Amino acid sequence: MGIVRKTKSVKTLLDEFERTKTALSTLDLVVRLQYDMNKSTVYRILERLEKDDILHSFTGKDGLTWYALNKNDGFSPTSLSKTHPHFQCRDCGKTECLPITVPIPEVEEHSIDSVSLLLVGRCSNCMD
Amino acid sequence: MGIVRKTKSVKTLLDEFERTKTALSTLDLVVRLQYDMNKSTVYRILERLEKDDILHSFTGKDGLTWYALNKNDGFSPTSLSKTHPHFQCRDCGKTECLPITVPIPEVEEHSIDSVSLLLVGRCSNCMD
DNA sequence: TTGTTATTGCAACTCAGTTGCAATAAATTT
DNA sequence: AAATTTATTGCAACTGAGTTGCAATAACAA
Repeated sequence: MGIVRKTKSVKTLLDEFERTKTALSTLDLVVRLQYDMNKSTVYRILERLEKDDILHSFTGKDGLTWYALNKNDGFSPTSLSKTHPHFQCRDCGKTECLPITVPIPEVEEHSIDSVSLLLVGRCSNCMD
Repeated sequence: MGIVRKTKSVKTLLDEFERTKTALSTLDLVVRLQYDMNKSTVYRILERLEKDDILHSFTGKDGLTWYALNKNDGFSPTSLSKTHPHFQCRDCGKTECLPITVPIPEVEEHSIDSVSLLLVGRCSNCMD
């Protein structure tokens, strides 16, 4: 198990996800929570929350790590569809989990464990 | 255009791709070519070769950047199927371009420019 | 061969993420 | 409720991929 103690910092960080209801980059969280906790604490809590399947992480278009809450909607990483795609807007940089399933074909001579799929484009906000 | 002059370094680097016939990580190239050219030169040549559509790049499972030669087989980034998937072995770390097409569904209220799709698993070599 | 300028080497830098360790604070035991 | 245990945190220093400014070099054109 990742999270053993419900510390103030853990609660603060989870609150941030519940308030914003979006995916957040690690970097963003470090800045948002800079007066509440240390940078390393942010990284370490995220790590533990992911191990506990409360959050999942993915890599955005610029190589930054993003985290989002797992939902019990069949798209959490623990469910069968381990790998929902993520979207990132090329203009505003926002990312989101896409509640869709993309069927991945079998590949000969390869066993596939996991899939990461990032769609980059424009969100409705940035499309005029 | 990215490459203007066919320097010794450019040839050396392209040779490396033609000899190995695989995708290579930037880091790997920097080490392989450490006695031939400077680290920054490797990065800058890769950048130019990508701009010229001679190479394409993608991000591996550990966040490192990988490059591979474009082929005229309908799977180069300049072709319509801009986005073939890549495979990386979780055990040996090798990556390869997969010559398959994965249809990406439309996403409401989003315009999609590009797709990056990384499959992680075991290559035939590492499957026993 | 000379002149122009793209390319390179170098060293210093950036910046996301990590680490070791002592101090602190949850949670458990007495 | 106080003492004990140990997970968690803060801090400061570090790591490592990738970048940058600038002077020196080498393609290539004239």
